Amino acid sequence: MTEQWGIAELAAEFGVTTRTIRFYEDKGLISPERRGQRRVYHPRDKVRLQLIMRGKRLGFSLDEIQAMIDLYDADPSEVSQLQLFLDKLRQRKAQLLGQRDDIEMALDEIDRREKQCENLLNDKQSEPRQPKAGQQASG
DNA sequence: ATTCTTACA
DNA sequence: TGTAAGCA
Repeated sequence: MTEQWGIAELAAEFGVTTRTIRFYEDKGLISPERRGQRRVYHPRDKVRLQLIMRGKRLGFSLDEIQAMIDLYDADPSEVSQLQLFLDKLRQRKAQLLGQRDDIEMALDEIDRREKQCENLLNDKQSEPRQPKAGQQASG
């Protein structure tokens, strides 16, 4: 059958371990068929895995991904699904933009401190024994 | 050989 | 998520 697979096949296809797939199931993101103890995955499970991987790439939490998947599963029109996704995308974008600003500010300050340290070091190397006036008696 | 559950890192 | 134990 080309419409149902074992956990090993699915793991290989998505480039994850079987542990990861079971982990997502534990979190409620997927619910494969059960034949006795064995898990049997269908096309809809692949779709979910695809959604999970995409969400992970974009930096969404498993909880957020689950929320989106639940809608994908519930609303056939896919409207609410797209609406939530769009909302999440905007939130994520804003978050990333904010982080980028923080990183740029940190890098700018690092540049300033770096130069400051270099100058201080050069000064100390130029005039070895003349730090401050009032304590150069030790000699 | 593989998968499954459970538990710990 | 990785790793490992003990089953089926």
